[in-house]
Amino acid sequence: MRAIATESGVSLGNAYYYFESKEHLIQGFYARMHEEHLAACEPVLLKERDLAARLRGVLIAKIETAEPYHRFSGILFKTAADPKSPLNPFSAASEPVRAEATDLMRRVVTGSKAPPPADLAEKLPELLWLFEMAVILFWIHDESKDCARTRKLIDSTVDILTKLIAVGSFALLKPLRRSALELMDELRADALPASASTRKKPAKK
Amino acid sequence: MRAIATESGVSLGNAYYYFESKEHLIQGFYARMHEEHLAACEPVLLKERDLAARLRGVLIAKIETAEPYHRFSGILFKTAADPKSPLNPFSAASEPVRAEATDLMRRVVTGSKAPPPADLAEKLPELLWLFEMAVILFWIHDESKDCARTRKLIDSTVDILTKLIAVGSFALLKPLRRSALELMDELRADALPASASTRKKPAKK
DNA sequence: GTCTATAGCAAGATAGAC
DNA sequence: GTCTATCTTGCTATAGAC
Repeated sequence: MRAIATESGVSLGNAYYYFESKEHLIQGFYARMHEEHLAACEPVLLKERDLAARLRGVLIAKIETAEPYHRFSGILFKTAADPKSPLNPFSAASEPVRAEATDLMRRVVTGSKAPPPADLAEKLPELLWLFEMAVILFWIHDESKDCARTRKLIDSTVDILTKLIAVGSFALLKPLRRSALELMDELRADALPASASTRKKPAKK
Repeated sequence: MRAIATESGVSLGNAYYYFESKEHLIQGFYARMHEEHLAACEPVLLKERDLAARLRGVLIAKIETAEPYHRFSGILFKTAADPKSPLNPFSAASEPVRAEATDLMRRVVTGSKAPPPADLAEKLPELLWLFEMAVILFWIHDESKDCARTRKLIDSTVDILTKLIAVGSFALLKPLRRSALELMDELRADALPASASTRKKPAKK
């Protein structure tokens, strides 16, 4: 909070005038980041029709809009990684942000020419969101100049991933594809079982 | 430290008699966990010759030996997730543990009947270690009874993974396989560039 | 070797003046 | 609305008695 307040040019006390708690502030940060990301994606999504190009554009836009907060993200990650924290991207409290980010990936898929078979297309947005999380995890650890390593990662994995999707769409591999998609359903079914992450704070004392 | 000391039945002060710092204690914890894991894997590695069975056995052994520390792992994760922490599994300080865990995966691969093509077999241990990290990440968040969800995840993903390896070994897919393997080399080449993680502690003040 | 007590610090949050 | 000063808590680490 101290760091954020200073960076914003206000005092610590003042930050608490605008935000009820650290968690509220950071959820606000997530929301704003997503808005900026959306705006940055718009041109790409309107122009590109190729799945790989769309996905690559969205991911590059992500790390570029997040760039000013790169160092901050490292610090934030310490608390967001805590399974019990509502700031955890998998938590119930983060559901709205997660849903919006998944929707963006849905646009990536549905707007592409030659979309994959229906069963895959339906689950793909969630998988791509997961992929996005992995890229961000890598990015957080990336100290290379201009995040060259993350860019390399995005370039290559998008390439591999879209080829995999193409191969996976092949009828011959339907059993393999189906077991992967079924797994997703089963794991999601009983996900977030009475997690503490809905509460804002633990009851004191 | 308080939690660990209490759990071990010693006082906080006494814990510092045996361990120089929190980091030292936890690296010791890692080492001991790995030893226990190795011991638990031995029967499986001696008995099974099928890659899927070997991998599954090793992963199940992992979560079973780690089970007593499940809750503790959630707390530990908060500091281990910090990119700057030497406790981070990707840090330079964790290199020895990482190397040993990768060696175990190498045994999983080389001891299996019908091992994959050489180029893939060489990189596979590292990939499987990464996979193990992902499973542990999932396990940390898993609150289901007897970690049923993690067991389900292991069962299904091992199945999918070995099928993917089989498919990927197919000559037709060599270009795809090669771009994936090359990516690993490129990203590893300039990994850990002058990271702060070699230092035990940040210089105070 | 083991303990209790406490120093030292960082961070979330609040009080109250202006 | 904005500030400074402070409270409270949690945690790493040390001091010093026994």
